[in-house]
Amino acid sequence: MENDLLQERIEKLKKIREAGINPYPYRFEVSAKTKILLEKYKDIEIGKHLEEDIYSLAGRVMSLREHGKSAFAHIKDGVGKIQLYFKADLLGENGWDLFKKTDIGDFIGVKGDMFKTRTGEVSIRVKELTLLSKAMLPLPEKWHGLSNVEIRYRQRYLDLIANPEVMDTFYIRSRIIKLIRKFLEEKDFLEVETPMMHSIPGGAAAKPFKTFHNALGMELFMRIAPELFLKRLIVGGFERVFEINRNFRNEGMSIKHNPEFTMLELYQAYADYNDMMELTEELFEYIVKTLFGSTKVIYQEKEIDFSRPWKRISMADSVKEATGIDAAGLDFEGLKAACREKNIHTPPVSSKGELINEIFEKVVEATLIQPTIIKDYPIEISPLAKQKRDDAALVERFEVFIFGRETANAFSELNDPLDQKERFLKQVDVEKEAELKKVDYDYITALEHGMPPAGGLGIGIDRMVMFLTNSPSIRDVILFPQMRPKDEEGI
RNA sequence: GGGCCGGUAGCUAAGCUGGUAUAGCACCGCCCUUUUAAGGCGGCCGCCGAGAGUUCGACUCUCUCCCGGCUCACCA
Repeated sequence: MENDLLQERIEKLKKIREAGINPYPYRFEVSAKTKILLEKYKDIEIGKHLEEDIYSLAGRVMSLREHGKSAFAHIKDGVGKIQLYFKADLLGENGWDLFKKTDIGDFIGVKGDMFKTRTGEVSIRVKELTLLSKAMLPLPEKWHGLSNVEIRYRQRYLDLIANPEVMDTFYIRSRIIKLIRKFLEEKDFLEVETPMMHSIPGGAAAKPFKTFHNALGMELFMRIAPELFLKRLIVGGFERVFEINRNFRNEGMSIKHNPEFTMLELYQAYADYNDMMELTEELFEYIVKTLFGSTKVIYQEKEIDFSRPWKRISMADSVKEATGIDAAGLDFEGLKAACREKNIHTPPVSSKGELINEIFEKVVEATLIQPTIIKDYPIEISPLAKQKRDDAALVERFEVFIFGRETANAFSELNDPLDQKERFLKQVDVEKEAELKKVDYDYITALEHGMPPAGGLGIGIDRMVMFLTNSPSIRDVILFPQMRPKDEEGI
């Protein structure tokens, strides 16, 4: 079947070449875009031809309606679609012959004037037709589009051709990232790039991907976070740095997890986590307002309001609010007993801090629909954050939850080298996979040279884009999400 | 990794309580100089995800496997 279609197209190509036409020429001078012409001529009179208003434009043929010696077609360019009108006597014999060999899916260039059809559609009356690229395979069906999710992700180009809203999502993604850069640059943050391949994977609790450097004869890890390198830059004297780049985590995939995902991390000298709260709220509000002119968006049928200030509550208080358990007055055993009493089942953990976190994740997290700052995390689960100034069991850390999902993570950065070393060693003890949890002594050495107090913040860009494009799955905001190869051809 | 659902023509789908399959779009031929899901007439296209089993006979029933979606677990 596919071969028959291909065979037909190969024949057609041959005929086109025999007529002296190159089906794959080199360039075409474009003088206008579809969407702009539609807007400009939306008020012209029906039936009137503006013979002076001649444009050249190019795009992919999306539909064809032939009428003997005339025809209508739509072409799609990077911004939209416009209707073309072809007439045998206007195109001349050669032009008409070429038109007859045109298929849906081909790229063509046209030159013609503007008019409005009887039914009121702004169209171009084509006087010159140029074939720009012959398609050998058919496009997905024209009014149901492409709905097979597997093909949509594997052959994203077909998804982009058939489903216009997909392109919109990625336009918005690009604008969001541009706005983040603009916002941070206006605040004197410097954009930097740090290594993607680490000899010791650090900066987060996650399993890394392994790779191997032949010349150095050593194992390397794809980074799980840029954190430790960015803080080395703060040691080096940069006062405000950020990086927007990929992290890689060798863990399960889901509607909100892709093995490679995009993170914003930033560090600001002389600031603490309270400053990071302000900055986070300001950043989100700025982006949402700039994009939509309002602080509210609809995500999966729920209205989410990003206007400042957001609710801020400590993890312990949020647990108390939800369960009535006041962890502050209890020791580990007491907290365990309270859980039993309230029928809250958590996986076994080895400290009170971890247990509070488990309760939080189990009971509170899913209820945090509106942007909420959960602050003051247990020290046991936060090895890179500074102790809370008035409570040694806690650290100055917060996470932002939106629609029940962790969307940002920030702390007053730990800059005491001795404390940091101890926490790393404790971490290595706790984690069984010692070979993956090597202590980054080079980072300790950096801290020993002195790092100013600093606030740090990380925001998951993919999740942010999901909220702002109403995308239910992370795969909808990543152009080429990770997939198992389908067959030997690896499509 | 567990559970649920799915994979039929290039695309979108129908069929199956067992008798090798149906439609629309696309594609090919013909008619048609303002159509837009254009229309009319005729035609082409399927290892029914892969393999094994049951059966006279399997797209349909059973098992195994592959790929995907959702979900749970791990995580961001």
